[in-house]
Amino acid sequence: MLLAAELLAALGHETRLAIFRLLVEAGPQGRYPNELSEALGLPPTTLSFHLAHLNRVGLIRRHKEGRYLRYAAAYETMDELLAFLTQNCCGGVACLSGAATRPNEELPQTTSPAPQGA
Amino acid sequence: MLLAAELLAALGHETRLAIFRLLVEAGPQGRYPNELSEALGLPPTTLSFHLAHLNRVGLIRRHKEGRYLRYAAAYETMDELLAFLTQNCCGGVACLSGAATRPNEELPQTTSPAPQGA
DNA sequence: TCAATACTTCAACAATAATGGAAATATGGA
DNA sequence: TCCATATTTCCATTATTGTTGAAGTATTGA
Repeated sequence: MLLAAELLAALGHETRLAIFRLLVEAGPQGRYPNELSEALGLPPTTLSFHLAHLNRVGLIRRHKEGRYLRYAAAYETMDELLAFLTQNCCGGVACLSGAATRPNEELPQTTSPAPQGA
Repeated sequence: MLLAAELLAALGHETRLAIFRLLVEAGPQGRYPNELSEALGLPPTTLSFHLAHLNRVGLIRRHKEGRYLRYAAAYETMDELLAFLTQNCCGGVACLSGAATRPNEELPQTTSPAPQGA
């Protein structure tokens, strides 16, 4: 099951977002932790913590390769997240490009005058 | 300036995501806090805290309307976020629908053998 | 002007997440 | 087998977030 908030929270951290982007750019073969560690100037423990987090929620995957490890982006998960954001969050209201200029055509336009006391 | 991680973090919370979705569904005219409070079963202080957060990062907007307030989704911000996620995160690697079935055609395929010591 | 309402800000506390050093684990080469 | 290397897990500490009652602010209607 996809827990959107969990994925969003995982990406909602400067460092993890940077890690994820590096992995996405790296393609399906991914990258080695020491490369990431160097690229981002992070101590290995901190990096490991964030890699574990991204891995746990399914945004990246870990491959053991003899003595080394490799992490790669899990594109399908990102797909699902984007699909969720467009369909469940914006579907029916179109917050995709153009939404701002094409305001609610199919909306009820309830124009309710005021709240009715809780 | 768009701080993607900030927006993602804002949406990366069950309650805030729920609030945001309600506002997106509500259309440009938005909703009154008491409606949201009731719909989500949240005490007004908690709701207010999360509304303030979403408002601060620019995902929703607040309109004062005489005695009442109204919050509405800021579609353009969501647009920008989705654009960022597709372009800067997945652009060039296509993690949009179909990515999983259409693996890296244009990728370097470096197949580097191992990391060179940090 | 006073009271009621709608909501916020304040403040205190609880819970959760992030950081990074030290120790543990695993692998491969000498 | 022993050592070096890569990376993790453990653990303590710090920092950040979330929750909610109480008090404050603004607006309208009586």
